[in-house]
Amino acid sequence: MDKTRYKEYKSIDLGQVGEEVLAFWLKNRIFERSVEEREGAETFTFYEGPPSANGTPGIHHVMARTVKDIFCRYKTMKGYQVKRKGGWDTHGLPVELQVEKELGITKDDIGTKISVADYNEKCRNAVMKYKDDWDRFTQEMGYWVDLDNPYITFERSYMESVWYLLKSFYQKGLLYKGYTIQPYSPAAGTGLSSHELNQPGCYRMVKDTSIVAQFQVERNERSEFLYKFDDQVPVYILAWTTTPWTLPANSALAVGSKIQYVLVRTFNQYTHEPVQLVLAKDLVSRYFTATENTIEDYQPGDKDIPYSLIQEFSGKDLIGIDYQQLMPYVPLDKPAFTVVPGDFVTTEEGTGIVHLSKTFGADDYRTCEQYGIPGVLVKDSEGKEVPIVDKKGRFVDEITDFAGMYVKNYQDEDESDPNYRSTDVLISIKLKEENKAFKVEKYEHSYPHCWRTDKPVLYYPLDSWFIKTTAFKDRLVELNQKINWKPASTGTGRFGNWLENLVDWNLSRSRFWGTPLPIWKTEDSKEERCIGSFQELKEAVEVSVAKGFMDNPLPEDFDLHRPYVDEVVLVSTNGERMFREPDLIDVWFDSGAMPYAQWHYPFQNEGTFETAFPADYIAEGVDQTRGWFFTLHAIAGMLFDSVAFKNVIAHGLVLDKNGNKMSKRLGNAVDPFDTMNSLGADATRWYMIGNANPWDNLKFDIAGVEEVKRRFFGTLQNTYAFFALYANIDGFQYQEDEAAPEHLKESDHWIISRLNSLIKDVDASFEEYEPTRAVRAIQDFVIDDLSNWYVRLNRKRFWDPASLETKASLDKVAAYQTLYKCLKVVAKLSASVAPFYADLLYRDLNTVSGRESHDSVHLSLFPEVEESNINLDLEAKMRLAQQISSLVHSLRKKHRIKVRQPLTKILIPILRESTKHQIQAVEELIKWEVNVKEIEYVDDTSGILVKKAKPNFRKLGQLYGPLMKELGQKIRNFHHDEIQVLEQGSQLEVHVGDQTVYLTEEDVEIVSEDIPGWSVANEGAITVALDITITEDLKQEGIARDVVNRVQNLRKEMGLNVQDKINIVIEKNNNLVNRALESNQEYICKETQALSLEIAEELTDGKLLEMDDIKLKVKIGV
RNA sequence: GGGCCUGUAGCUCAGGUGGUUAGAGCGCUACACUGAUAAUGUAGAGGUCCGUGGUUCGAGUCCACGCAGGCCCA
Repeated sequence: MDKTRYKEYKSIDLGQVGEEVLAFWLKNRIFERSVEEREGAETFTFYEGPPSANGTPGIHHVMARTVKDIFCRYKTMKGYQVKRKGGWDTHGLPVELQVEKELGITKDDIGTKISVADYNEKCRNAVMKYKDDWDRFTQEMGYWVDLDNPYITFERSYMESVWYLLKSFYQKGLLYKGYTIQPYSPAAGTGLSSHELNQPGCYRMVKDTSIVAQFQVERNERSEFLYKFDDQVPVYILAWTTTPWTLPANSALAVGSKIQYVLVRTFNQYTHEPVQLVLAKDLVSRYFTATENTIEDYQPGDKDIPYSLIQEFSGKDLIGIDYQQLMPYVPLDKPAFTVVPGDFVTTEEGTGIVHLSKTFGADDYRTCEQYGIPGVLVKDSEGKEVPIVDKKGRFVDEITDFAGMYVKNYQDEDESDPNYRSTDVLISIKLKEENKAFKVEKYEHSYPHCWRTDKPVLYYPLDSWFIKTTAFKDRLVELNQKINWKPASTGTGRFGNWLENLVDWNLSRSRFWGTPLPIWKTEDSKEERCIGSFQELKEAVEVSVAKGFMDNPLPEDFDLHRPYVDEVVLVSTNGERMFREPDLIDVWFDSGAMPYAQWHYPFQNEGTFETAFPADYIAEGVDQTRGWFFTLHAIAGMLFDSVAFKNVIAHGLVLDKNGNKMSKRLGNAVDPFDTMNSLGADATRWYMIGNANPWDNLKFDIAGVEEVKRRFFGTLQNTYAFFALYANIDGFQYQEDEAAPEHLKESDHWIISRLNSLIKDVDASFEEYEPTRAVRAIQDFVIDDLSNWYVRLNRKRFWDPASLETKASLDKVAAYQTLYKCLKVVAKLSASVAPFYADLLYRDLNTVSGRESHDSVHLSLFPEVEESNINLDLEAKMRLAQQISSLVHSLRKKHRIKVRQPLTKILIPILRESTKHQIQAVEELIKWEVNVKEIEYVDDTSGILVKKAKPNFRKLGQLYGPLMKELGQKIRNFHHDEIQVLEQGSQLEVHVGDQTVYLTEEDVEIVSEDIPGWSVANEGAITVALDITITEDLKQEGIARDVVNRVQNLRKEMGLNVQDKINIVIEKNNNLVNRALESNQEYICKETQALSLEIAEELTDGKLLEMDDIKLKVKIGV
């Protein structure tokens, strides 16, 4: 490789660049070195949220991992040591279902058709099925993470740490056995998963007895308002249910806080007693019909029952009201029998008030838990608390009137028998008699049935282990406030609200492939033991072996999974057998345990763990809010009283270009490998970050990636190619001294200033976890400032024939150095987002100059801002130059005068001397850019300036609010004299309405938008006029420029080199053209590298060139 | 049903603290430029700033209620 020449490319294929740079990284261990070389530096800790390798990577993973990668790379360049351990999430239901599908079995077959051991072995293999794809994906997309030493959640060391954590919870009394409400089939005696419940045919239309029950309100301060109009008639709250058998288990009523309710005075249709009833306003018409009959006239037995609305109130007013227990078989402590809010309450059905039985409904349970309301439970023969319906579906003895009766027809009784009475009906009859039923009727609805027995399913409390997160709710909320969430709303809203409404974490899963719950119990449940390490288990087993409960001690390679762990029987303190609780734990506990378990803490690497906790940064999809984000937070907060992460980006989804969810089934999923191969990982990454903020959903459009590739990478590469072409010709290697500031042109100072502003901006954006802002800033700089302005304006300096050794070349050196610096800095700033191309660019530059000793941009340091180089005044000047040029271009356009045609002058009205100085500083640039010979400044003394005043709304509005409309109009109408008063610094008195207002110069903006008789254009405060007269001389010059242009084209056609010399012969033409050629001979020769320009009488073998209406015969000799 | 996010040009997106001509890129149309050339520039057309109310002298921006889409939870 030639280290003295900048590498030149014919064209650049970003996909190929990726491959080559990746090979370079691997060969030179760049990733490893980027960590090793920072040994001893301050650490920046990143936690990898483990993916599951049982599916192939999708394009959304590019998004997720780019967001992670950017900040790790950025922090490395800022000098931190950033270790990042990879990881794999391996346990859980998706793997199990996948295996079951592959084997064509169901959960019931496990343990019969296939042994648990074999089944788990299948899962272990299935979960790493696509590991190779993932590893390849990780490399190709340029995601740097340690793939050689990943943590794997099914490994024993990992599981051992998980057990340690579980035991810590247990010891603090935070791990307890309770119950959750799950679908349960009494006929089959087993719980059903939601998966099983979704089998076709499970939900079936059935006719059940439904009842609207009357719950009598306790009269007290809270409920007094209900008795305001009639304190003689008792008030009842109406609640509807399709499962009357749950009424003895009622412990609360739920209302919608925002729903409107009414109090109705009427009579009970069964007992004819006067009642006052509470129900949702919208549902009154469902239960009452208008009648002639009045409350006063009503006689018991009347068919038409009168009613009248007494008052209206919102659900909020009902909250906290107490009522009498409807069926008082089992007494309960307060706050039972209270009205609570429920977000599931609607006015679609029933009464707008929902009866809650904590033991027989999931919503019910959740809501009661939230408000600390107990469930209706009784003690069984062993003193254990059980619900009032046993596992066979029968009422327990405590429900005296119905003891032993099945709540549903589980005995195949003949329902068509006229004497058949279901339990629901019997309950209804009893309530009618007691004036507790407002309405009883048959109701047809869809109800789930057991797919094995065809019998109705009950929602029933089943044993479950919980972590008592509610005990730490306040602390978790508090800790959350220390976390920097991007976007903030996810932290305060989605996550914060969820913490506020926290319920205990249900840990139990009744599956096979997962971390087993390390709790052993005696058969009578009197004693239990939680195991926290392999060693502890091993020692316990030794006792067991001694006792004769087990045959052999545990082998050193003992697998903690089922079924092996289930075979372990321990010994209780009084010598009884202890068996493991059969549950597995929630896989989310696995992943939430990764800060500790990835290091096998506390059994190993204690020091490593301590320096790497908590994480400085994590990033995952917003769908992880209640998943990983929560489990990390809960474990860290409850066991370590710390946050688990300090900064977090919760990014959005990647949708297809039409905003639909991508799915392999619908065929709109984008293959990440295809995209990266054809357009490059860099362009893909850049597009994903630049197009929208990561936390907004991304509508992925491949056309967008193409645009990024062409516009950003194409432009950047072009700029480099331009640099390399001329630097090689001149032998520029950046070995000479730094050009002295006085040898830098204004535009050099400008681009260096812009460059430093950019560094500052990009650094701050990354620091604040705003990658999109950083990417857009870099992009704008490269395209607008560097390529379209700096390079375009300075091209001439690079092809100046002066050689670098001469004194005349100082300007050229300045230009090369400036452009080099810009490219190098851009490479560094872009490196975290476009790691491949940026590294190539950096090395292409640095290999020749050798100015930095790093082998890769990723080993180098982030550029430092040099504040002294930022010259905001200069940046403002250049903006003026750009603005003025753009205005002149548009004027030329309007008059159809092309830029090649020189013009005499432009006029710029000047209201302030300072503006004039600013423009003068960039005058040369403007003249060059728009091809005019002179800029004339027009000020007051010229007498042709027309000034206008515009109100400064921001300032005046605050002072004269209501007068603004009129005042604004007056200011706009100011004449020259009035403006002059202001300009001289005097106050101007203005009468608005009946008020007098005193204005000063600062209250208005004075502009000049017009010069009478000239063609003008304006933008903001800048106005430009163009002199469009084309003199004979100008015309000739224009022709000369045209000729140069055509000759250059010919040179190119002939394949001549930039330095090749030529001789030009042109056939005699009309007088104008001849004179143009004669008087501009020198200019034409210089521009075209011509040694001579001859005008011949006749040219037989020349080429015919057309320039507008001129036809020219030209011959070029070499 | 609840929480959160999003809604600005045909498309993708910018638009601190309210301030009077609402911007960029792509696409489209036209023109120009052409030792960076499979590049580039300029101009033009294109807007009910999702809707309705409100606050205000003034609302894309603030408030309320809706509508549509998305995510999570029920």
